[in-house]
Amino acid sequence: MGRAKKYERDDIARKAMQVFWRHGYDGTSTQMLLDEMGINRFSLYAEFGNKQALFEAALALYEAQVVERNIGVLDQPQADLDTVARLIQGFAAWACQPDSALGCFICNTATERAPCDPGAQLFVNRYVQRLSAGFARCLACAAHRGQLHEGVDVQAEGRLLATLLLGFFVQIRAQVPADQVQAAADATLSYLQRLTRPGSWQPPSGHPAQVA
Amino acid sequence: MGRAKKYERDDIARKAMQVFWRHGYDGTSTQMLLDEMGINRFSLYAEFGNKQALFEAALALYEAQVVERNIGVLDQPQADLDTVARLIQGFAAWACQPDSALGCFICNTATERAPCDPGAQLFVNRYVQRLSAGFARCLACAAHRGQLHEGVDVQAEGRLLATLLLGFFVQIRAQVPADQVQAAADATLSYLQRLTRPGSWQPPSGHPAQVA
DNA sequence: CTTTAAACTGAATGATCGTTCTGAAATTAT
DNA sequence: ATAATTTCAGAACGATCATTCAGTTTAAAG
Repeated sequence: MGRAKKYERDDIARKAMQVFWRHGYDGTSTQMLLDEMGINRFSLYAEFGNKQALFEAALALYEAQVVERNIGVLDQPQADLDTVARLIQGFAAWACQPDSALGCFICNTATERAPCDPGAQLFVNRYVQRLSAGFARCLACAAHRGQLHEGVDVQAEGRLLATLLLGFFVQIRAQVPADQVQAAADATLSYLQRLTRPGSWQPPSGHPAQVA
Repeated sequence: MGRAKKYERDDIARKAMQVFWRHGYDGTSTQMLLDEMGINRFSLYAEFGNKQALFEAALALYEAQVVERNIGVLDQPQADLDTVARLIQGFAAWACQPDSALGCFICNTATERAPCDPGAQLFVNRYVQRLSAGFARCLACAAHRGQLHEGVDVQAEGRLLATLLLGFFVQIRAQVPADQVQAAADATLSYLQRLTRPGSWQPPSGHPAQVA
């Protein structure tokens, strides 16, 4: 029945994801991939076909694992304003971590590949959609509890929060100083509070909450 | 004193900027640059030194001309909340234009080059700083007129608006459907209005202003 | 004009790009 | 054991990468 593989597909796909994530599509050569994945050229092409297909596999893995791990919390039934606030605070806190220059793989792909790669564009659209819907669901939960002011369009505010998150990702990737990112995050929590009725919600601890 | 040049530096630098803007650094070959700039290899290297230096010249030109044209309005003394609102609306409206897949050159550079190119990082930091300061100045103007609620941190809100704008640029570059971008822009205007005292400011015409 | 210094032309550099292929090694079924 | 089948290792493919250079053309200075 032939020789057994020395690798596992998921394992080398994860390695490939990390290289593409760090260096982008054009910035990653097949040689870099081979070095990091620990396989040879034949195996790479036998397993994935070509560079572009491997890139899509890496995106799919990122979507299924990293995105799920980082923003999957938005889809849980008990997700609410606190969930959103903690998420934003968490990403802002990431800005001073050493691995923050990775940023978000799909956000990086949005600016590098989406204009010329329809396949990549699909991932980006799905991602923005998921972010927007997740935030909107949290806001809808808050609205259902009577925490939000009248007339708040939770769908549109979800889009705004998704837009904000992409902006955070850009700054984190570009290594904008962490205190500047933190200021934007603080303002985001203030924004959330201004969506709510007085006294019905407070940002989680750790936030100065409009010091003035 | 020798032969005269057949080109003008600013002219070919502008052409180079357009190519880098569209295809990124790694996605742009010297051949593409030569074709678009209409000069030969020798002239390119004699004038700019190498690809990286040409890229920086392109960034500098973008900063001095395109950024100035598009967000310079934030620095004018009479800039206020209307200025911010119109700016956001203008960028959102851009999403359905045919050339919107260009996005913002510096934002694109932030995700592609900033992690590995300190020179590019400087441009990004300066840009984010300029955006934040410009927005903050507009908000400070509104505060001075008594339009803002007490306790609004105009610096932090400026950072938030800059973050938002970067998020818009990502979506515009990735060709996210224009109506979704527009929804985020509508929410941004609502956000601006929630910063203000009741009755002291209205978004410019064309905005539904919280339909509900 | 002649001289001279600069820019132009286009070929050539070695390196690396993504991809393919050949032959050896390894594993299972017969 | 042997045959069949698959992976592995690495050379090799043409193309393109960024960069350099020798030879020609051009135009201003003397």
